[in-house]
Amino acid sequence: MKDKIRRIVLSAAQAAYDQGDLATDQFAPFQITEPKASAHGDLATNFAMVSAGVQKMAPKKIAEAVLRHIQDPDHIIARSEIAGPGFINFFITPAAWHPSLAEIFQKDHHYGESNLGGGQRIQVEFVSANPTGPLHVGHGRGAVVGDAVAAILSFCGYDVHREYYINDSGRQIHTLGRSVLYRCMQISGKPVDFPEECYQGDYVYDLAKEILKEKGGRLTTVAEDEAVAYCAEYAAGKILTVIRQDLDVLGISFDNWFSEKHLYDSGKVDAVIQYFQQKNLIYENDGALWFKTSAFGDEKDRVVVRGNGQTTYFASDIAYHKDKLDRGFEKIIDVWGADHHGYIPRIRASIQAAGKDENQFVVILTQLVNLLRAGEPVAMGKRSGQFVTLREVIDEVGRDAARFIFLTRHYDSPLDFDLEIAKQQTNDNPVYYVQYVHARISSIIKKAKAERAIEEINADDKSISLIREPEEIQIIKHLARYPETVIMSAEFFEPHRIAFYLMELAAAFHAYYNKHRVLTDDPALTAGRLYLIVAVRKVIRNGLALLGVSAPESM
RNA sequence: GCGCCUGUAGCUCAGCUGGAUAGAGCAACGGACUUCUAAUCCGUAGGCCGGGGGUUCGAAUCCCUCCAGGCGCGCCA
Repeated sequence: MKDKIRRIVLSAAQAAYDQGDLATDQFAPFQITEPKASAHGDLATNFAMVSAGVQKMAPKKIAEAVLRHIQDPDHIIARSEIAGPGFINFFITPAAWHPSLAEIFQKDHHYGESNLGGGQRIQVEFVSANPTGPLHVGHGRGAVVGDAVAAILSFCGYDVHREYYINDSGRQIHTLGRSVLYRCMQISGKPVDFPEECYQGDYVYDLAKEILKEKGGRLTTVAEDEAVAYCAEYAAGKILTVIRQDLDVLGISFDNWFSEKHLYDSGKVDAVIQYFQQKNLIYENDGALWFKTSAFGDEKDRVVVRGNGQTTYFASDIAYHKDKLDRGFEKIIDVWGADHHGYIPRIRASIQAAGKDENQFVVILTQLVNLLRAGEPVAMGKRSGQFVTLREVIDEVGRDAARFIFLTRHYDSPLDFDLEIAKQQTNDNPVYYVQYVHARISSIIKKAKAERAIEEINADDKSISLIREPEEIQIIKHLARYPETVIMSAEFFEPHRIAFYLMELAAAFHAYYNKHRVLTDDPALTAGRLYLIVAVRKVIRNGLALLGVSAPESM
């Protein structure tokens, strides 16, 4: 509808120019918007105001000139007016909205799809938690946001790949190995101090017990280095399995699990260091190798190989991101926790240093999650022994509620996740509010089938013409807005737009439901209304699918 | 000290990338179930959009500057 109005305005402006009512046909970019107040019409344009400069005319004069030349052969405009500082307001005839319903039926699961991406290959890397402990709610937010962004981009015509980067190399894994080994020793009755930097969580005990059971005492007879390495590999493997299970419970799967260790084993890290040494972007100082990230906007240079010969995490990350781009992705998106923000400039620098376009690299920073129970903070943090894992949260509140809560906030704002609220089945917890629409409509359909033998939901022109209550038109207007909502959501990587869209659509439906009956004594009217609510159900289902939330038939 | 993010109703959050009288939900108060699911709806009340400057026809939105909170500033990851 916005497009139709835009075309009408443009051709009116052109006609106005052709007949000398406007000074130029170089029209400034203008918007078609939905006024907040219904008194201002269904759609409005700021054309006259933004054109004041180029036309060198008063906005109201421009608006008058445009309105004089409006051509509306399909009679979609009931009336138009000039208002405020120069808005042109359009009041759309109710019948003009009806074709949107047919479009929803025709496109069905594909309603809202677009070719925004044009098949562009895009990679979304998310979660990527180190396999040194269970996932916590913070990871959950990144997981759900990344998954939803991937789904939305895919729906918008991108060729999307989901990837998890496994940090299965380096010091943290070594620390994990030590943690498990020391616990093994303690369980076997050997008095050892448990270092502070080791992982304190109970899961380390469990892993130690498992290892002892499988390997018996042999572990303590070999050299410590060997034992640590064994424990590290064993524990990381087990933890990764649990992480996969947790993500599976959330409904998340990846196209690829990329191993950091593999990056080293295949020589890619060394190769990248050599590559940048040849380009004079890596130099030696104080026995360490430094990358000239400061030449690309970072505040200082960064170490890639330490004085003791060990590579840093940054070294493998340079290799990893270069590898991603070398694999042919036109855009790579990293979903990180906000505590990693300081890391962005150096990765971006490495990408520019490799001669790539920095705009190919996008970071979505999800802000922190505060876990609460009835308003009281719940302890989190891997190193403190006690913490609530993501799995525990999902088991307690359910996958749908968990996902929806993560997605009803802009990723840029901190999130209070209250376990008690997440469990409530009230409007405080809107996932049920949205799902309830789907269940209610499903229920009406069932009843229509059972009591009226209505097998197929369809409507002829007469039935559709009976859809004209203000609440009904309101709903169709909202349905018509779905495709642009999805596109905006994709362009800005903002899944929350869809969540809020669905809540608004749900509100419009619930209000309608309470005011009007769908199953009436008039068969034609009933057919029209069934047609309308089935369209609502399709859009609710499509939207929830993008968010990874189920659409129940009954509740 | 420097950098990133945030500051909107008592609480949790939106605000269509600069538009008209700033919106939802919860909490409060008053109503609506003999009818398609009350996990719902209708109404009332609630605001210096953190403060102050600027940019222009027009600012919650853009710029500057303070204030407050969160998170970062290692040859850690």
